[in-house]
Amino acid sequence: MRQSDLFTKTLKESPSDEQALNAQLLIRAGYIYKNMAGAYSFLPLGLRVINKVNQIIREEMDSIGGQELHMPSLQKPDLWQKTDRWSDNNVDVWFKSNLKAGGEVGFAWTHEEAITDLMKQYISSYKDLPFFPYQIQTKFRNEMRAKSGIMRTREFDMKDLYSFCATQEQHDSFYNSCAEAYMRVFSRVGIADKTYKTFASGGAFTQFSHEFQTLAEAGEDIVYINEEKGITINEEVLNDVDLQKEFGISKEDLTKKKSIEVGNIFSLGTKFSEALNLSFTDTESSKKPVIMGSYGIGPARLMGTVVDLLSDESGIVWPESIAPYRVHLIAIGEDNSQANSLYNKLKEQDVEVLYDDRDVRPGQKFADSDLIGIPTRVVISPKSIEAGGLEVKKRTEKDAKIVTEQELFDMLA
RNA sequence: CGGGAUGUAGCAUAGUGGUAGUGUGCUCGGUUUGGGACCGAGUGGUCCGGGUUCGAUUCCCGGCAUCCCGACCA
Repeated sequence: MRQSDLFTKTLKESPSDEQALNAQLLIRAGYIYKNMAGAYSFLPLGLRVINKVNQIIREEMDSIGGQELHMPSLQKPDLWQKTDRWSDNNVDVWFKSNLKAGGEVGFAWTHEEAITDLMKQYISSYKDLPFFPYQIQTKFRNEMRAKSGIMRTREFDMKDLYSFCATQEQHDSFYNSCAEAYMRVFSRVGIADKTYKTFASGGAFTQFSHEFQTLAEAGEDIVYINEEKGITINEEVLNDVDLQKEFGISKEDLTKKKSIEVGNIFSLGTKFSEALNLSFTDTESSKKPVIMGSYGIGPARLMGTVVDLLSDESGIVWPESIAPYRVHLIAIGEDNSQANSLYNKLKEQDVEVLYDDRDVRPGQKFADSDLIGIPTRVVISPKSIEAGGLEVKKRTEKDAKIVTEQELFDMLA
């Protein structure tokens, strides 16, 4: 993509109404636009990042047997009444509206009810199990207070996977493999070293669930960590006596940290299958409720976390895996012909390249390049040509080096 | 939802009961060309509604919006 054609514009200053670092940088660099509190647009650059995050999530979900589908946002009340989650007294994040044809609808803030109801038509035997459908789909949550940039919004995409199992063993096995798949996702987007599988409240379903918490000053959650024993506990269940007893630890053994919840996995037991009457026939011809779980990741929150964690004073620093482009080619000087030719060669090699062909001063190109944060910067200028080729610099490194065109292609191979 | 603050140009900001200023951006001309250049000329603005007043961007009331703290966040 030629930068002169790219729909984006960098800003020197952050909008005064954004305090969160993730939103400041993403807005300044032209990735996102705030339409209203808690609702952001993803511009071409931002969408490329989100699509890459989604693709990583898809690959890892598929690798553990997930199958992607897509459900509607519009929800019918009777389903949610059966699980006692329709009333605003029980669930305070609903957006609701009325049908012109008569009756109420809700905008889905999660999809347990919808997927469970759907599965009734497809699950009848133990032979149909296990099944692991997932989607990447819009959630609406009427938060009292949207905040922290793209980390807590009122409308956002979520990857939600639901597990349907015949036995507890089947469920436990999937639950664990999903936890491992989640860590692979966090590893691939570059935040694994700060992300911990954390004990958290199980809500009404089980004693505990697990959250994946990424240590960050910008976090809204508080966790207690013991690195040696590999134990991380959300503050909300810290005072659970059983938990401390089980691990033989006390509060003094743990370090308090702020963190961002980047994912969660939940054992649901048979709460939903019983309420909505989703059952199967086992090998002995007896009817049993399906054992369920739900597993969520918010791609935009993940993107914001990466920005928060990896950026520096000059701007965003994307890991290769989710950068909008791999190479930022910058042409300096009057004559762009060599840069044009390199740009075409990179495209022929299917290298994702953003080519700064604009007629602006070098300083502005460098500043924009740092702000946008593409991993590899390649400068072609009279100076670089005289030095023997192209100047290559990683966004994470201070110094550039001169390489030949062939060496560049070897690097990118 | 409780508390606090703020709404002035695309963005960031100053100021005033009487013609609204600066930086940046954008347009044009010129000089420049390796870290957001310089000179000149332009462009563009007081959140909405009501009140007080000869006159309101400023004061008052109401609304809306945004941010922050708290509560909330299966």
